[in-house]
Amino acid sequence: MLYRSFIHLPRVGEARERALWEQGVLSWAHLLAARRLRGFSPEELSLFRRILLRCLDRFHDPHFWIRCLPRRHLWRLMPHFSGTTVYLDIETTGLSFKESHITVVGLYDGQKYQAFVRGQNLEEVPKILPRYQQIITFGGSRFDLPFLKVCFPEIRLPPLHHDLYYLFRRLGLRGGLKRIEVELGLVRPQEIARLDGLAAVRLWFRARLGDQKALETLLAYNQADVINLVTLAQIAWQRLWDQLDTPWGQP
DNA sequence: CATGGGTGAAGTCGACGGGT
DNA sequence: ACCCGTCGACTTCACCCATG
Repeated sequence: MLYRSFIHLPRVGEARERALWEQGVLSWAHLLAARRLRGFSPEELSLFRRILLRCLDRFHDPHFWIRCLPRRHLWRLMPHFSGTTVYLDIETTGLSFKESHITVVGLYDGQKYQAFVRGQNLEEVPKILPRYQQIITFGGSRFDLPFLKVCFPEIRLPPLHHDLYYLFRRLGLRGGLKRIEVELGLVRPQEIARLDGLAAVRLWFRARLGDQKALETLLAYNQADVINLVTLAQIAWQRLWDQLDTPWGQP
């Protein structure tokens, strides 16, 4: 996908990127080889070539792409950094950054789910997160990530963040995580299907009183939230891709 | 319940390609 | 060498709403 993108070139937006695609320039290689193109002066093309060579140099540098790509198109990077992605969802004792605190941080790297629990291993989170280049959340830009920064002021987060909440909103799917899951036909294990965030708060307090089963349920709930993010991210990416309506169809 | 980032529309500006 | 139209970038602003 990335090597088919031209939106990061200067004075190229959606319209001119499409103009390139429509005259058969479907990848950087095509552009690098092109002599003349309608709507682009030779001077502009040679500028583009210089930039694309630099893009090849920095191909795996997320900071570079975050600077180059317009915010609105950062989603294109998702599969590009899939090998170094972490999915994240937290549980807290409430909504207020001041009054509440984190109880569980759930991470999934595509292979393994890990829970970090307050009073056990929560302080490991700042050591783990910087290992990844890309982080995917649902509503994380307003909730999970600010909360983490309050809890761990020094924390270094992965440079690239995709908030599925906003991506789905753009796709016309409004509503919370659970609602969107239902809409897309994703299922949860029976025993946690009816839980929500408030239930998670109650489970935490029961766990603190020594109810071991409550902690297990809380972690199962968090795990379902986190792992569903993988499917949701794939769907969001696919739909955003479809929306581009490229001349050649599938990625 | 507290919280605050993202969206999208509208408007403006200015760069640039291309036709004359 | 010039002008025009197109298009991208940027700013402003009201509005929205899911998170535990």
